[in-house]
Order: sequence, then C-alpha cells, then structure tokens
Amino acid sequence: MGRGRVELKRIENKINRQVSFSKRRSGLLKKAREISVLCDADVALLVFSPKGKLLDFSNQPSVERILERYERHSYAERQNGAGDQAPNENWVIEQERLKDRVEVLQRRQRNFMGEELDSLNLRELQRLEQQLHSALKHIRSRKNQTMHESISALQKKIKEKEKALGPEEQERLQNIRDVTSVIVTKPLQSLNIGGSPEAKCSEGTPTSTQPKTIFPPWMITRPTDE
Amino acid sequence: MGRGRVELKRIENKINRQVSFSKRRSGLLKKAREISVLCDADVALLVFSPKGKLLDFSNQPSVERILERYERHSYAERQNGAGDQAPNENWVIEQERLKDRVEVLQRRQRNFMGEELDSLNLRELQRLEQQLHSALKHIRSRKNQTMHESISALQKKIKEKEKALGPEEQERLQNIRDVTSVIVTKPLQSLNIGGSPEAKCSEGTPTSTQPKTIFPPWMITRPTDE
DNA sequence: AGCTATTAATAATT
DNA sequence: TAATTATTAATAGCT
Repeated sequence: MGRGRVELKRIENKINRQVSFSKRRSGLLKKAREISVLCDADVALLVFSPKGKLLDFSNQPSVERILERYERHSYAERQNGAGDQAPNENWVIEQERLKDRVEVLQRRQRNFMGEELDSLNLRELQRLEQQLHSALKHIRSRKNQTMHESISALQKKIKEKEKALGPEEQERLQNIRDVTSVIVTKPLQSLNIGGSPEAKCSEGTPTSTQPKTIFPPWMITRPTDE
Repeated sequence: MGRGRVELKRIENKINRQVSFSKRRSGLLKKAREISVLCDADVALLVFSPKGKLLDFSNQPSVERILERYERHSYAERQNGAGDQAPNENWVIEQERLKDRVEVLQRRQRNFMGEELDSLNLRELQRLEQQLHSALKHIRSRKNQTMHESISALQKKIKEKEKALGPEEQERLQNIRDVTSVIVTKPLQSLNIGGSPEAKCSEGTPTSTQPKTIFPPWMITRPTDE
C-alpha cells in the first residue's frame, strides 16, 4: 500500500521514518482494537517511539492485568515444558488456562461493578470509565427504542377503546394523548426516557415551562449524557 | 477489506470469529514487526485468544524488559502529572526518557553480546537466538559477496601476469586457478567461506572426495547453517 | 487451507 | 502538520 513497494528495512530518511511511524502506529492501534472487538480477544499493545515516547492500548481497563496474565502464562508453560513431556499431561496447561481465565473474568467483573478500584491507576480508571460510558450509551439507546415501541402500541390501544367510551371520560384521556404525542414526536437522540438513577431530574429540563402537561418523574431525565 | 464492509462488533458466528481471529492475529503480528523494523520502534504485543491461548511479539528479545520499561514510564508520568504542573518541568520527563533509553540500550547490547542471560527465560532466549541467527546470515552473505569480488579481481590479475611468465611457473599457477574456479562457480548460498569459529570443518563437507585440490582450512565450513 | 472481490492502509506528494 | 491520491496490502466470504 502506498506508492510502490517498501522493503522491510529501517527507513533511512529521518522525516519519512517519523511520518511512517505516526501513521503505522495509529494503524496498528486500530487493528488491535478491531481484533479485540470482532474476535473477543484480549490484547495489550505497547509501542515506544524511537524517541522513547509511549503509546499503549488494551481492550481491558488495565494493561497491568494483561501483563500479569502474561507472567502467569509463561510461568505455567515453563513449568510444564521443563518437567516431564508426557503428552497426557497437557491437561495441566489446559487447567492452568481455565483457572487463569476464571480469575481474569472475575476480576474484570468486579471492576465493571466498581469494585477493587484501588488497584487501578489513572490511565486504567479512564479506560474503564470510557468503557462504562460507551456501554451506558448503548443501553440507553436500546431502552429508549423499547419504550418508544411500547408507547406506540399503547396509543393504538387507547384510540381503539376511546370510541367505545362516553364523553365524560374523554377529558381524562386527553392528558394521556398529550404526553404520548410529545414523547413520540421528539427525536430519540435528544430524549432520555427513564435515565440512570443518579441523573437529577431538575437539571437541564425545565418541566415548569411545559404547559398543562404532567410528566411522571420517571419519564424525565436531562438529555445530556454524563 | 474483504467482501463487503464489516461493522465493529463482535462476530456472532463462532466459526467465522475463530477464522477471523487467526487471520487478523497474523496480520497484527506482521504490522507490529513492520513498524518495529521500518521505524526503529520498540513494540510488545500480547494477544490472548478467546480460549486463553497466548501469542506474543516483541522486536526485543525480552517482552519482560519492555514491560518493565512500561512500568517505569507510567510511574514517571504519574509522578510528574500528580505533582506540580509547571510547564518548565517538562524536562524531568525528558530526562527520565533519556535515562531510560540509555539503560535499555546498554542492557540490550549486553544481551546481544551474550551477557546477563540469566535474566532471560526460554522464550526470550529463543527470540534472541533467532535474532542473532538472522544477523549471522546477513553478515555471512555479505562476507561471501565481498570475498567473491576480491577473488574475481585476483583471477583477473593472475591472468594478466600469466602471459609474462615462463612455462616452469605455469604448473604451480594451475592449482590456484582450480581453487578459485570451484569457489566462484558454486552457488553462493551453499558455500560458506570463512565460517564461524565453532563450525566443525569435517562435518557435512567431505573434503577427501575433492580430487587434487587443496583447500586451506579457513576456506571450508559445513554448508548448513547452525 | 487457498482463492478473489473488495475494502483498508499507507507512501509519496502537495 | 494535515489532506489527497495512487498503489499495495489485508481480509471476508467462499470453496
């Protein structure tokens, strides 16, 4: 790729080398991210520039954890390789892998639940935060979609039953139609129905300016993400 | 790349995911190797498959060393970031980087000279061995080329002087022509002129079958690389 | 594992 | 440093 073939040899021109480094570094990072997401693999990537500047990537919050895992892995391998080479003893490695996997998953879970955060440094906490943030976005989007659908279904039902009722009931129903039509009309992105518990309902959403319509508190959150 | 666009999302089909993992893993490895060679960067890459199998890469013999370096680096960064934010104190980081770099280079050098090998595990020793092996191949190839050229030059000179000599000298010169013609005719890859000191001359090169031609010992080594 | 149609990465260039 | 573009490289879906 790029104009002409490039042989696998140090790029002598300093400028070109630096430029290539920047481009390839981001390319490598992207590839690492892709394989971790697409193929459900754990990846740790450390790149030191010729000047000693560091760029790291890990799909997990903690690079450290992956490094520890690496240590344990190669330790187990050494133990087995150095000892007896009986082919049936392969299960020792397998067992180690399983134990390792369980441990890793458990720790990760605890981190995702906000536990054992003392063992994470700033960089790792930021990574964890981003992951949770992104997860939240997806969850909320999905939730909004679901609620949107169920509200539409309700509207339909209401319209059907409405015709069978006397005029004294019509006024009470009017309120419900108002609420639902407002919600359904608004674009989904800017709405956050049934937001997270920590969101303050009063912030950024002046309910008092909405005339005559009564929103139940669980239907309102501030539209900006935290 | 590949047929159709792929969205950045876990591949649900288990088979496809496994196949993609294999392909992308080798792609990622290749990219890591390329950036390390082309751009003179230090890279460590750890990939755990979903089943817990590990693949690692480092252009340096020791992944451990790069990991240590990572630790030191992030430690220095934390120290600086947490303390005073005086912009002129950036030289502290720079200084750390330089010290780090010197240390890394010195240790590497010692390893390449076969020193301090106790600190390397099997995997790392193998990596170091491969690097030295590859380096040796290049060195030897270059050496052979050089000798080939100088021998050709000698031949030329001999031919020129030959014409000015009496017939009693011609017989002695015949030997030299034999030797050089054999060497020059043989393909370079299978020849290893002036090999490493540890190579045993008798192994794999039956000198006794070569009729009448006397090879000086320094010209003969076994053709197979160690 | 090997083969292509495609997309993606990137070296040179501006 | 940041775009643009001409090429090569990677790889998803098949076989």
